Amino acid sequence: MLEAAARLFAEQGVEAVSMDQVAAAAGVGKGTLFRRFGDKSGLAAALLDARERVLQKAILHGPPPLGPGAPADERLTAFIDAYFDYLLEHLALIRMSETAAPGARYRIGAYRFWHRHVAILLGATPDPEQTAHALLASLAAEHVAALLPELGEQRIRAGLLRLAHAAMPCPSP
Amino acid sequence: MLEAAARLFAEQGVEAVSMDQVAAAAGVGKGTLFRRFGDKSGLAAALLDARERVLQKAILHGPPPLGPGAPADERLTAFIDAYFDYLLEHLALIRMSETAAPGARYRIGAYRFWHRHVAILLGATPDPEQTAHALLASLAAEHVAALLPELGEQRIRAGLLRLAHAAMPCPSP
DNA sequence: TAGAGAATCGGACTATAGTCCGGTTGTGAC
DNA sequence: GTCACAACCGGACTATAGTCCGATTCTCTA
Repeated sequence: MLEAAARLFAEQGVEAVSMDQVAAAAGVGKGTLFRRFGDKSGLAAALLDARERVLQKAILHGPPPLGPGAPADERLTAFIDAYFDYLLEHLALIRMSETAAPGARYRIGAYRFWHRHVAILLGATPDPEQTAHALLASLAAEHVAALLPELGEQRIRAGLLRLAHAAMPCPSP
Repeated sequence: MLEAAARLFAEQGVEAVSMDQVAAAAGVGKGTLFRRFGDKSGLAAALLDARERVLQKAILHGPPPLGPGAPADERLTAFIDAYFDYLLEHLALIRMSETAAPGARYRIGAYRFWHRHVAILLGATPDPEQTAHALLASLAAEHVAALLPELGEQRIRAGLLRLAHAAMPCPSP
């Protein structure tokens, strides 16, 4: 079922494929598809799951600066870089998983993970949770997809890193 | 037509009202409604138009600090405060106008206006356009709507102002 | 006022996300 | 082997955004 979805999405683009098509290609009924994944954003999330876990594992147990052991500002920079790579690689799929249902982005477990990680790295700021949400807002698939044609990958990445640096409290030497 | 839409939206909430209902209440056919407004986000944008113009006029010609005449950082603070008020007042409607069509937020004229204004105020930073987009990302209706139950109005507002301040280049005295 | 042409209207039509219920298949007890 | 029960499956069904074309009305000219 996931294979069929992945193949169709790759061939025709995530937007252009209907759930009926996926069900037909997978040889199951629509009911089964929806019972398994909830909605289209759930299907997208399931397809991203494996890739997501790789990044999460690198953050929790991998080598620094992405993993533990480096100073917070370096870890934040590494996270933004890595997440931005992941985002660009799967932009259409992530966008679908974030926007199919209203508010989907903020409910799914992955967002909670990224948010918690960034908030911990920002621990020394006045309101780490709010600041983490604000930083992640600039990493929303919808936002990046809209800006990509206008600004290009390099300017967006540089801007994100600059903003993250500005949000960190200056580590007085 | 706009009156009927405004009444229905106020009574039942923006999400719960279908375009069929609006057309029926306005005494016109669906075709007319869509020809006039394009889609549901266009209808929402039309309803917001008057309120939007008030804020835009205050920015262009009103008294400082929102209008011209104050230092850039004070104007930015005033803008975020005023826009956040406007956003909270019409959250559901703005959310509809931003999210009904994919990428709608970044295409509508109003976003261009806010972006240009913020970019001008950030003129002294390395990449004002990118930074303006990043700040406005935290003012997206979808984002604020998702954070409101978790953080509350005060924390969000304070965080926005803090981030804007951090993004400004320090005005050396 | 009559008629031609243009602009506008309205509701039937299509496409798609998501729901629901009757049928089917697997499982365990006797 | 067979019956009862449960879990699962699939496609018909609903709701809604958005399209399209025949019908209507408006306007301008003679």
